[in-house]
Parts: sequence; structure tokens; C-alpha cells
Amino acid sequence: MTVGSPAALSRELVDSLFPAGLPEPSHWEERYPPRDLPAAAEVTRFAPSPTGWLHIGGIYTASVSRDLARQSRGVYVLRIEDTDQSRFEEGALAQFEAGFDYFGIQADEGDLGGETKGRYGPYTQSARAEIYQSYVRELLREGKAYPCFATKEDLAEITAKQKATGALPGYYGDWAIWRDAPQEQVRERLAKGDPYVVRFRSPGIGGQRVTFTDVIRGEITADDNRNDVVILKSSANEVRLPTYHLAHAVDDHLMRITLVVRTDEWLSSVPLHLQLFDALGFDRIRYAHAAPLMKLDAGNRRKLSKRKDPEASVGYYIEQGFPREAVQYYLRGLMNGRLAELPLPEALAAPIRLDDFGLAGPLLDMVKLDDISADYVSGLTGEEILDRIPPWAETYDPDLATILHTERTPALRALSVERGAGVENPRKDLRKWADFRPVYGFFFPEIFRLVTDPADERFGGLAPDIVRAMASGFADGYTAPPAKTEPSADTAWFDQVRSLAASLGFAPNQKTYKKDPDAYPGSIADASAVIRVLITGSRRSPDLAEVCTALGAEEVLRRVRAV
RNA sequence: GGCCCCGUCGUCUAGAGGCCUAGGACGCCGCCCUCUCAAGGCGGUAACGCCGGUUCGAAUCCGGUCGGGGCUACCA
Repeated sequence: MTVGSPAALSRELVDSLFPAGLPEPSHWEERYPPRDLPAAAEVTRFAPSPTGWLHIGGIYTASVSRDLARQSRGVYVLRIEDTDQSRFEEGALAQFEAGFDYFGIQADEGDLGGETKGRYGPYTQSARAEIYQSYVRELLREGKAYPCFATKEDLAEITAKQKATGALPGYYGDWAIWRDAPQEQVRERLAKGDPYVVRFRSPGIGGQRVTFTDVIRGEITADDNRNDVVILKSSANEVRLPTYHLAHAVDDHLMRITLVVRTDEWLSSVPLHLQLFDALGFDRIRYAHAAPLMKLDAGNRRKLSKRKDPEASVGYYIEQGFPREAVQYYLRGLMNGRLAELPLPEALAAPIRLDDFGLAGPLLDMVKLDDISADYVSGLTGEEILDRIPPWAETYDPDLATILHTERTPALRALSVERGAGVENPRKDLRKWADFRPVYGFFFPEIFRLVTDPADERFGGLAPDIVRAMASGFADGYTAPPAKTEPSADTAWFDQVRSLAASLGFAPNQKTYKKDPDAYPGSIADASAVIRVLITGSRRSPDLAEVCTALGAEEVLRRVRAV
């Protein structure tokens, strides 16, 4: 056991590990100087890994970072953490942009759309390999890091022994077999061309505790880190990239980030990160660890998983066409509970406060989102809705896009039923753009499918001949609804349904029917449902009289006679 | 196993020792309105994980316990 600080590898040996022209850290310090910002300004960042669609939790965290920066007149940076090339997914970057775009989260700095915006770039870690190497070399020169030639097998063996003896797992203390290896041995392995990683020589001592302050959670005390974590990945890789820990410290320092907002799972790495900042000679940074979005699974809550939960992926919200405002509002309410009580525009305008974050991870409630969304859409006019569906449909429902393009007027008529100015209770039948086709598709003859089977289950089990009788009776005596000049106009139109139903023996209202169900084939509700299903294909639809006006008598009769 | 975080209605939460017989919102249930579907109105259901302690008094403070989550990777 070596006491005190073991001798660092010779400078000549260390430097031989890196390209001759590799800049010194001071070069980067000058290249990325402290920012000239007001004292209270926060520089925040969101740093996703390009492994497919962004997680909805990413939108959540990114929003917080962006808002905090904006509120303080600071800067919000988007950084791409692609140090794990094996997990890199083609197209992920484009999906990120689509996601940020959809939710309106624009970065002040970042590698955006193929261009670097901001003077602290590049903002993609694989393009910053040289920077990390400068710092790793420095750490090696100072003896704060060392090369480690341990193979997978060596590591597995160590772990097995630790397990057997009940020792804490990890690469530390006497288990760290390359920590104090003689320089000759290192040279020898290097000469043989054996691959190696660079490990951080943790100054942590077993049993020692550290205390730090988290902006959301307050003071936290934990075991200090004593693991000699890998900071530079294997020399066998083509490009020598760092692990997250080193990259985080270097990037957040050089990008002059002031506040790191990230999810919970990083909390236990803070002691390590603090050691790294100290070893690198960087000023420490403030952390805010937010609880991640959760999902209820078999009675337990767990982190939302992109693999298991479709709603975890940002792509889902875009494909379904959830209006961004509704999702933003919902997410914002999850961040700061009191914002959920505010009307949407105020909630979106109100500042986010780290102090108001809940400590437990909230469960994502799609039913609640549906409610918020339906409420939001019900406040839009037909024109507004029609402006927003086509851009969505072009990608996710091209046929619908074509129809809306060629038949804007009927579409508008469909959407103005019980909606728009003067309607105090607008319909809440649209939660997302994908709902348009099932809910309003029947307005368009080319996508409406006639209901021809009198035994169709949508008729609710009524006898087929009763269904037929309703249909033919309605068609034979049909009079189109009068232009709607006063409320009573609908009443007059509906009278034909009512009297027809009465003649077929239906109960005139629900109450009468309930008193003696066996005496009638059904109530007026069931009778009118037949007409509704024939005309709209659904038991749920906007006001029938208005629908018939919009459709025109000819189309109405074509549908009713189809059965 | 070790360490850390978390724990109020089904869900999101209000609550910072007496304002709590625990409030609101979503959901669910019922009723009303009504010419049909929605919507809307009204009402209801339902929670401080558990056990001790401190205190005249605890959802709020302390201890323990249980439960859930995270970390313990050349993933982030």
C-alpha cells in the first residue's frame, strides 16, 4: 500500500500517449472565456443522447432549463452527448429537432440544423474529443489519473471476489490493480500495444462522507466517491472519447454553465462529479436534480420507459397531434403544482420556480392530458383548428390532408357545428388532431363508409326490422332542417324523428322507458341513435339537425337508405 | 449487500404545530338540464403507509419501520 501521493508517470511517458500538437488546457480556457452576463443570469443546458426519439421527460427537463435561462436573461445551451457511439441511432438528431420544434423549445446555442450557433461550440461531444484529451493528459501528468490495462476478465474476477467476500463492489483501494502500477509495467504493456482506459484516481477515502446542496432537494450527505472511474474510454476505439462524467465536467465548465438541471438518477454521482471538478481545478457548479416522470406498472411506479411505453416518446405526441399548448400546460403543471390551477395562457407565461418542484416523480396521466387537450381545442375556432390539422396530416394522414385541402369549406362547416363565437358550450370531442378523422370524417362522403347492415352492433342490439323501419320511415318523410335562424328550428326538425319513433312504439322519453323497459323496443334515445349511426357512423356526433344541414338532403338520404 | 432520494384521495396536488370535520383539479358514481350525442350544472366517492416519541395539540417536528425509486457500466 502506497502512502501519500504516488509518483505520477513521467511527463514524457504521459505525453507520448497523446498527439504531439494537443493543446494545453489553458488554450481551451482562453478559447471559451467566462461569459459576460448579468450576475443573476443562469446559463443552463439540456444534454440528450442521440438514441432515437426524445423521451417526453426530455421535453420536461429541457423546458425547465430553457425557462430558467430565459427568465434570468441567461443562455440555454443544447448539447449532444454522443460519447457512446454504439448506441447512436441514425435519424435521432432529426427527431430531436422535430421534437424541440414541435414544443417550441429553441436553444440559444447548439449544433442546430447542421450549423453551430454560439461561440462555445462545437456542442456535440464527439466533435470535442481533443478538448477532453487535453484535460485527461493534464490529470495524468499530475498523477490524478492513470492508465488501466485491466481486461473484462480481470474486472469480472474482481467483482466476483468482492461479491464472495462481501466487499463493496467497485474499482478502488487495493482492488484497483493498476492504480499504483510501476512505470515499467505500464511501459511494457504499452509497448505490447495492449489497449487501456484512463481512470480517475479518486481522492475519496472509504467511510468518508460529503455534504453538498442540491437546488431542489437541499442539503444532502452521502458517502464520498472512492471509485476510480473510467474517464477516457479504451484506446482500442478509433476516436478516444471520454465517459459522461469527465465530459460533463469539462463541457459544463468550458461552456460556462451555471446551473445543471437533470433528473434524479444523477444524484448519486454528485460526489464523483465534485471530485472531478476539484481535480480539474474548476469552480463547482450548482445542481438541481428533478424527479423523473413515472408510470404506474402493476401497482408500482417506475420510470417511463421509451421501450415499453409509447407515451414516453415525444414522437407519440407528434404523431397523435396533441396540440403543443396542451402538452406544455400539462407538463408545466407537473413541474409546479400551482400552475395547474391557472388558466392555460397564464400558466404558460408564469415563471417556473425550482423551489416549487415536487420531490417525488409524478405519474404521467394521459387521461388528464386528454381532458386538458380537449378543453384547449374546444376553445379554438373552426378556422384555427383547420389551420393546424393539415400540416400535421400531411405527414401522419396524407389522405385526410388531401381532403381538407380540396374541401376546406365543408370541413369548416363541419367544425363550426356547436363551436366558435357565440357558442357558450363548445364541443369537447377533439383532443388531438388524430381524432379528427374518427369524429368528423363522416362529413366527407369520400371517407364515409355507409352503414348497410341492420344488425350492426352500433345500433345497440335493436331488432333489424325496427332499424329498417326507422330508416325507411325517416327517408320517406324526410324534410331538411330549415336554416337555423332561431333555436326552435332544430326542434321542428327533430319532430320528424320523434313522431316516427312514437309510431314504431318507442318510449317518448327515458323516464317512461325506464319505468317499463319491456313495453317498448327502446326509448327515443335509441330511436334517434339509429338515425345518428346511419348518418354519422357513430353513436356520438354533433347536433344531428346541424349535421344534416351541413351534409345536404341528398347525402343524408343516400346514407339513411343504405341499410 | 452498501449508499442516496421519495411517501397526503385512483392520479396531480394544497398543506411549512392549532385556520384540517384535510381544500382544489382530473377520473369515477349519481342526479338535473335536454329533442338525440356531447357539453354544462349540482351532489357524492375517496388520502395524511405503519409504529413509537416530543407537545395541551402533529399531515406538519424527531426516531424507527415498511413500501417505492435510483446509483453501485469503457450507458448516459
